[in-house]
Amino acid sequence: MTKTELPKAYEPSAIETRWAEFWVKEKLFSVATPREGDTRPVFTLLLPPPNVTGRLHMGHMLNQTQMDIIVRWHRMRGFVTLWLPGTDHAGIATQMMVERQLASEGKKRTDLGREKFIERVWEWKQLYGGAIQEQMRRLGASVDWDREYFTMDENLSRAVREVFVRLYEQGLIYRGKYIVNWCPRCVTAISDLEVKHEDVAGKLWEIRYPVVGTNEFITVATTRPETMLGDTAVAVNERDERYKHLHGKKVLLPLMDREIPIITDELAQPEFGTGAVKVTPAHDANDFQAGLRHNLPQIEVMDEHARMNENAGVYAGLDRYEARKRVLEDLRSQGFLVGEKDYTVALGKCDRCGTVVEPRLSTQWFIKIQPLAERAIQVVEKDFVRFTPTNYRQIYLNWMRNIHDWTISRQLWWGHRIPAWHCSCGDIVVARETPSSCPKCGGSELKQDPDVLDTWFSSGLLPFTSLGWPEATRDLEVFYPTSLLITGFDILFFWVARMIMLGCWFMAPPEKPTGHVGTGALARPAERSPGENGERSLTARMWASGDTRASLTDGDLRASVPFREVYIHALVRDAERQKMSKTKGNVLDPIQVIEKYGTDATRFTLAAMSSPGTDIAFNESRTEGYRAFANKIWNAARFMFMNVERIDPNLRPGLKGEGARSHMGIAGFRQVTLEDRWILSRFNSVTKNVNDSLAAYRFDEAANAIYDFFWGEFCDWYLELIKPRLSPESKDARNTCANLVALFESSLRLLHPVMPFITEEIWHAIYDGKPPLKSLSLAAYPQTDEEQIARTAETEMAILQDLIASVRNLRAELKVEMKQRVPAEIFSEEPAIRELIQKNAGALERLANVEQVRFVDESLAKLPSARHTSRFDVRLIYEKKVDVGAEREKATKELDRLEREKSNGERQLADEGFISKAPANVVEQRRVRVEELKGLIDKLRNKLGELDQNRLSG
RNA sequence: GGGCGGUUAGCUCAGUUGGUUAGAGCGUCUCGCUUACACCGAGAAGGCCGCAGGUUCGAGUCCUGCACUGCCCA
Repeated sequence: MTKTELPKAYEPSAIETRWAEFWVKEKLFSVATPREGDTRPVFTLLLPPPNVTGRLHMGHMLNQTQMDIIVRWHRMRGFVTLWLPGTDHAGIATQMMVERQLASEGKKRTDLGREKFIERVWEWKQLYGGAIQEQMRRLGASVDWDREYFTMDENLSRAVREVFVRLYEQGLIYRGKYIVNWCPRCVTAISDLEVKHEDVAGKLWEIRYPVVGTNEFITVATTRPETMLGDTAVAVNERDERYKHLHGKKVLLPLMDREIPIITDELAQPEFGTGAVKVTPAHDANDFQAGLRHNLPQIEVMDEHARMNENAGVYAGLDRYEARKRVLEDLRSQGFLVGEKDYTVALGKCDRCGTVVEPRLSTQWFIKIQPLAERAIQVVEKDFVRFTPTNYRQIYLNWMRNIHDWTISRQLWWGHRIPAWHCSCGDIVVARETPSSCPKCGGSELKQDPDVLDTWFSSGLLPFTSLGWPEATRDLEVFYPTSLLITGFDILFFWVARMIMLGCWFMAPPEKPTGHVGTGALARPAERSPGENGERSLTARMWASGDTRASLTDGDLRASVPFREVYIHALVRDAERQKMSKTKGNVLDPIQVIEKYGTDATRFTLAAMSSPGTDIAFNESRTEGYRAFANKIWNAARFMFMNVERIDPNLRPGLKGEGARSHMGIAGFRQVTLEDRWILSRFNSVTKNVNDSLAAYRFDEAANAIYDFFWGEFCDWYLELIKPRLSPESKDARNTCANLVALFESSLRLLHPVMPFITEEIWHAIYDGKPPLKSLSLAAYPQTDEEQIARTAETEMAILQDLIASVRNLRAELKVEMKQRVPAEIFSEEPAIRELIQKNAGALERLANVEQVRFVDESLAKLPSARHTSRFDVRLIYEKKVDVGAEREKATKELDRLEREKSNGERQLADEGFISKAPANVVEQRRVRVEELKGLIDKLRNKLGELDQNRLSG
């Protein structure tokens, strides 16, 4: 678009899609692997891979806005900047999606069979899996689309197998029958993290079990009476005097008529309830452990759908809740139920579907997590991975120190299938490639394990697998460790923690791929013989021998981390601070917000509200405000272009020599007047501020700094002040216009990471469609030139602004008509101030609409139609009567405030402690302020006296 | 039960290592179409910084307790 075509109001939709497409089409953000010898700094960021079933939500948008700001900022500062995108195959979610689709055709996945079902999932992915990527383009996310991955891609799947096999060889993956969290609806095991606890009102029932061979009963309390059908013991505490005489006896399990032992175990706490507890090893994690301690049988009374099974006697076939009802009825009618109390139960629910999780005994694959966790603790303790905000460091460490083994198998079809084969002889072969025969018995009847791996297992590997691991690629060499991770706290444990554990394991010796690129120092998985897995690696032997801490150097550890920094962002809530959820119906669709206000305004809103540690209450009125900001920029640009057209249509930003890439301050900016020196100084200060803020992930500060500068200083003051110099009569018009263009161009660069679209559009227009670079996103980010910071100019300008504001205030108080120009008188004791005002009298006249500025020799402060500061007094010559009462009230209030401040200050200055302990500059500051206050108070007293006289005489 | 945060203007939030005069946006009120912009301009009002103690020459900021509120873990 050329400058003449700019519409009067900014229309984001007209330009945003165009630039979004342009950026992708031109491959502006695709990064070639830097060659050996390339010395440019590198910045790498892994995009938290969105779920393939996902649609963009506000959380994504916040996350991606922050990442894009940081990424564009680095790119503009000359880093080799790789932002790596990809998608997660999301086992359960995707499988559910396709099952739902099948259900609408009246089919189940078992009707299709595993192979056909997986084909179906791939078809589904082809059709619907790209939604979120399309939406990302709309946000302007400057990722390298050429490197996009999908976690089920062949190369990533191969890496997953490699990791599994290595961990298995090292003895860190085991298979066994344990109690796991089981979702009866998803029909799979899930990890601890996938269970969400919720306090609900429940009951505590007391059941008495008759003690065999006595008339006694022992009473146990439970929240889950249906599990009693699987009880294999009753536990009491050894110390508990009440039950001492029952040690070694048995009870007769009601309803089942099964004799079970009374055992002594720490599981029973005397203080809790009756002090006796039922033990159901197959249906409770604690009971399971107790069962192991006492060699108790494990009787499963439910099936995979949480229906009672054949071991549940007459209750077989009932759903667990129906069974509970029936069990309670029967216990009651047979006199075994002796109590029922209200009780708060912490129910575990499946994170994915909300079904109450059932602790279930089943055979699963696990990772022995301790060795990995130890390294993951070390790297954070040593600050090789740093968290922002810092409090997440402790949260992470606490979790990591109390970690449990990780259930990694899932009874699903969609995902990375576990590379283990079961032989009819009972042996299990874990191998990188499908083995043809059993190494133990030589048989060829091998069946692959039906389970797939937890999706987080593969996403935990992404920082290195997405860069080519296990091969020793140049990409790994250059881009690993990645520089930063930006993500939400909700996946701190799910993902961040696991990436650290797995990264520090596989990117540290001896697992780390070594050797020069392309030399193939590490054998490709395919080149290894499947039989090798019988051999245990050095590390495995180390663990086996009880050495739980491999001695890695700090250098090794430092180089192994998946990212050097983690920035954790907040949650986006709705305007009422409610969590957005589909069920509440308060979910904001970012695309709709974008369509209403523009991507730039939406991005700006999220950035401006991203203050650390605080959730974002997303309020559309803010976005509306930032759309106004975009409009302001747009119109300032129109103003600039109007002048360029008129003054010199060939005017371009004053960049010399190095083209667009070198920027300290503003190149070619001519400082002629006060406002020039001032705005240049301000630009450099703001630039410093913005760079510092971005370095500290203070997106809010960066955004606000630019906003205040562009609107409050550049538009409100600078543009207004230079208008006369741009007029046709001005001899200085060309230079002034050149300044304007240079300043504007620099400001666009400053703003671009936050508002990439409007800045790109105007930037191209500045060059009339023939820019020196393909895109503003490739131009250099502004850097502060300390030489261009001018404190004096800033102080002088502040006085001028103060003067203009005083007069405007007076005009409003005196109710002077807008159009009417009024003569003004000014008094100042300081010659420098008089000179300053004299020089800028034109500005005063125009911006405050006064005429005939006259200097007088006597203070004006006491006059009713006057305003004063410590530097000057100003009054308007205007007939209209002043509201003496109001004026008096105002002055009295002000006087009161000043006197309080003065006496405070004087008290401090008289205080020995203050003088001796406070820093000298603070004392000096206070002294100056008190002097200033004295002057102001004198002026006010005079004024009040005068007002009183007026009132008396009037 | 354990841990971590929050409480500042009507609303949403800033407030650096303690420095005395606590800021912004939105909203409210008054005035204005001055040829960049009414998605605008000018002006104004509005605050026992949750409560109570303590440390300090000095506390919105540090410490302790309390109240309310949110989150994570068990």
